[in-house]
Amino acid sequence: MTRKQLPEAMAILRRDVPTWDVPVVRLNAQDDHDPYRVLISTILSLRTQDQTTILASERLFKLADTPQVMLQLDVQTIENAIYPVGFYRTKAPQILEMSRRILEEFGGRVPDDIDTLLTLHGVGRKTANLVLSEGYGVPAICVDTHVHRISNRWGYVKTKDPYETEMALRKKLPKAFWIEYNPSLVALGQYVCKPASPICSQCPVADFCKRVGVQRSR
DNA sequence: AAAACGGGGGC
DNA sequence: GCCCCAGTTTT
Repeated sequence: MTRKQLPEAMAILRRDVPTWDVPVVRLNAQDDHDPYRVLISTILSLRTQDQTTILASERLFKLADTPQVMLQLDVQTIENAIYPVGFYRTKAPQILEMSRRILEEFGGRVPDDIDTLLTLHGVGRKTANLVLSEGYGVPAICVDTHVHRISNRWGYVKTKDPYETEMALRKKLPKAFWIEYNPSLVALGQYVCKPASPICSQCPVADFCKRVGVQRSR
């Protein structure tokens, strides 16, 4: 989601507030649903900004966007391609290792159940749930830092632990929302409901929000 | 110049 | 629970 798409997302968000208990954005420009590319770009995205992730993903996928081709690359090539994301020294070997397992153990197909996904080194709950929801269209609640922070600010959950947030949202949210919940809140979280000094005056769900823990806002 | 920012694994 | 991983962006 880019800055340009935000106004449209906000319009949809606003429109849906009265209809849904929790606001939902439908991202019309659906980028990429290939499970392997979702998996790899999510690995790249860990602890890094979105713009950087997009850049690095494009550079890497020009070289390889299937496990077969990825395994032809050596580690330094991958490290060079993904360099700006940081943690490239851990991420590059992980990408090779999970590509090898996907090819050898799963016939070249990214696993589509959470327990198997979690056995991949470098894949935690955030990554696994994103692969399920974005890659396979399987209802899964992906709690990244935006979902965690905003859900708490809304007063929708009350916990420091992202896993608790996931479990709480699983009970509170209708399953039909699960897939869209994450991209909606990511869009909101990047430009409006920011970690520090959120722009509450521009937020389409300011009425809905309890502003738990929000100190300085505009 | 310094702090903030984004998940996961090892121990 | 605490520490490590490494860059970009904001203050």
